Amino acid sequence: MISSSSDATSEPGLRERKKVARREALVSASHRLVREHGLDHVTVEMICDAVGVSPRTFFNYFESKIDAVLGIEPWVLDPEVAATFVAGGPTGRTLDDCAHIVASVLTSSPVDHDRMGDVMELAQREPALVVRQLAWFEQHKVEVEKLVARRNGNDVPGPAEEIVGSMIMVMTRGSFRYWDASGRTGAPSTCLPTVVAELRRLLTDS
Amino acid sequence: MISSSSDATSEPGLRERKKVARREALVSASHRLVREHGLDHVTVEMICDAVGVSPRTFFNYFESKIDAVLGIEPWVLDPEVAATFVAGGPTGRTLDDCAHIVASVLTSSPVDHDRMGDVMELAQREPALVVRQLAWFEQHKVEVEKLVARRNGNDVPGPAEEIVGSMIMVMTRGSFRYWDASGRTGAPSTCLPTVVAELRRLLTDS
DNA sequence: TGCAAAACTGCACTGACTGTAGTTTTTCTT
DNA sequence: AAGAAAAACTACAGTCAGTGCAGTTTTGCA
Repeated sequence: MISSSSDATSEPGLRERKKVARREALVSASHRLVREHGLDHVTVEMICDAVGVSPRTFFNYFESKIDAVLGIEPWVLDPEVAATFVAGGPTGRTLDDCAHIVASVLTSSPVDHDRMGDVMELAQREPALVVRQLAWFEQHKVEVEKLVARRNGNDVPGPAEEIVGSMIMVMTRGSFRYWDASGRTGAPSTCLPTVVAELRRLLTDS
Repeated sequence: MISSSSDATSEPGLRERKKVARREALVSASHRLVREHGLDHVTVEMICDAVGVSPRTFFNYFESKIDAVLGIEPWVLDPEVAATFVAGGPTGRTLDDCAHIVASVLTSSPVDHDRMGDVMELAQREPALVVRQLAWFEQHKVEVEKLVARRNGNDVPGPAEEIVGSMIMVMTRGSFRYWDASGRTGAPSTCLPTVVAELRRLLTDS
């Protein structure tokens, strides 16, 4: 329990490699099947048969069928970025500082871009995927709101903090959307300035 | 099929009245049970037993257990308000015009305020309710985005339109949140100006 | 009163998801 | 290399949400 899993630099070990591969296989198989038959006509059993895994194991990897398609993983926010935000930085302008948070999340995301593109594509045909993605954002929004509250000197998030949290969600989602619309070239984070500009335009137009 | 149900001014008729009462009873019972046992420990059968209705009938009223708790109904957007928005009005400033959309939805909402307060209260303990509410917003956001696209002279909504749609969602949710935080006095729409001001402050602060 | 439409119900079914207990596989120790 | 410990996998039995269908009751209307 000490060496292999916690030491990021050394070899991951067979157990860990198998785990990653299996997870990958499940996501991949679910994508293929959903593309082929549609989300409603794909059962967990079908995905499991395709990979050669028991249904019970499936639910050890993902909490739900949809989570497998989205390949949901816990997000990580760089503690240093968070600390800077709480301290009122880096620019002092709320929106721009929120953008830094979003940029950090987007770049540190462990999911590769091809996979992300697949998900965006599937999400256009399956509204349930979008909804789940939204729920995932919502889950982490609570965490973000705590940061905002600390930045604002409040001990508990109120409505004002929730609005800021929502804006961060909008920016994240918007970046993905612009990235998708622009042919999915480069990283999603490159679209963030466009989103911020769009928001500014929206709130200051004559 | 002609007189009773389509004529809003005359008496609704027994059938319609029973339907409304039953719906009301299901929502009410679900609230009581969820408050008492928590969402996960309330089954559809329990709600049905409390009201005296077969489970099959339950699903003729609501698509899911959660929908009953939220008392979900289709929203109505005043066609005149929509037309004005599409034409670029009423103020010409995008954000303010979005606020008019939100105000229209909030005031025309058929749900009474006590019921709304109950839902807000339950939603604090049951994240799944918030998620479903979010999904409900998302569903209608698509419709709003079409309006935005027409206003902008586009035939199909793009990323920019989606951002505007998201902002309308944020404003709606924010209004509810401020209304809830301020003791739930008056109508939620009275909190809308506060939300708009907060958004403006957010994007223009030094 | 009698007929048609709407609403309700029972029943059988699919499929997601869970708890548990037992087996296999990997890892660590000696 | 052998065996203990830990982690992962599996089979099984079960709960519950949600659906389609076919038959019954209730309501509206002539």
